[in-house]
Amino acid sequence: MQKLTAQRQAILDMINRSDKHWDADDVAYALKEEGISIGIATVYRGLAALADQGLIESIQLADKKRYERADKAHHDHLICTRCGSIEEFCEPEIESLQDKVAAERGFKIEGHQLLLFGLCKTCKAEES
Amino acid sequence: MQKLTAQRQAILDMINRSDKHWDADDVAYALKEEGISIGIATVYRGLAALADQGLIESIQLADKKRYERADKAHHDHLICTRCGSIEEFCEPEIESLQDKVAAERGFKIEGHQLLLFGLCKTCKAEES
DNA sequence: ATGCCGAATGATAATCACTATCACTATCAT
DNA sequence: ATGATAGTGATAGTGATTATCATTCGGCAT
Ligand SMILES: [Mn+2]
Ligand SMILES: [Mn+2]
Ligand SMILES: [Zn+2]
Ligand SMILES: [Zn+2]
Repeated sequence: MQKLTAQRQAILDMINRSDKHWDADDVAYALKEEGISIGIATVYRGLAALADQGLIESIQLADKKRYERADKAHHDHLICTRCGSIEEFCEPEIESLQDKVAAERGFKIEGHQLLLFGLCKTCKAEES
Repeated sequence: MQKLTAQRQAILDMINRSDKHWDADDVAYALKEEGISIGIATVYRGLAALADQGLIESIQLADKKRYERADKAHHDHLICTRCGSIEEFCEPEIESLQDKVAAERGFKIEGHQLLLFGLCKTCKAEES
């Protein structure tokens, strides 16, 4: 049903080429830089389709969605509220506690999102 | 600086009267039902001001912000992707693991958000 | 090769939650 | 009373995302 078209392949390649957390505009702009100009609506649809197929991962921030490579182990994110940088972490104990909590109330987990907001190491040091 | 005006008091009372997780429209509509008509922009500003002062709590869902009473202990949320219901849970071990993760990388936590998505007990039972 | 059909594309309009603007008003301190 | 400060509400604007729609593409059966 969902096709991996030339445009979607270009989007996928771009995302797989780095560790960034991309929003739709990031992707459209980066592609244009390479001479591949894809309509912004197609970028949105492509990102959704690729995430749907599990070829990329998505995280929902307050304002916008961001996408990243799917070939990394599951992880959650630390987000600096000052510079916007995104760090990753993996804490299996937290994951299993989530499962425990869900199991206790008969809730079937399909996904989760853990975001830690605050100041990254650099920004903390620059605080007055 | 921030005043607790009649409008904001009405919003606060409304929220404190139940365990719901309200969005701006919910609040505006419920107030209108009681004959208290407050401009939607004022509702948005009032909710932001009340959350700012710690008089109510806010959670950021994918699409919109929701607000709830602040007189409950800190908790996170289980969100049913089928019926939209929101359950609450408190897991101190997760909280301290978050602190540990942040401390390990010199990150200063200002806040966090943990959302577990899936099927609530009821919706799980109704699955085919 | 030709024609068909479902899906994709891209320009653009629409949506939706939220914020900014602005003229006016309420509140408070002197 | 006077002025400073903040709030109100109607409405316009913003920004991310989605819907619309005419056109095009990519197989696949003939
Ligand atoms: Mn990541
Ligand atoms: Mn809650
Ligand atoms: Zn930072
Ligand atoms: Zn449910």
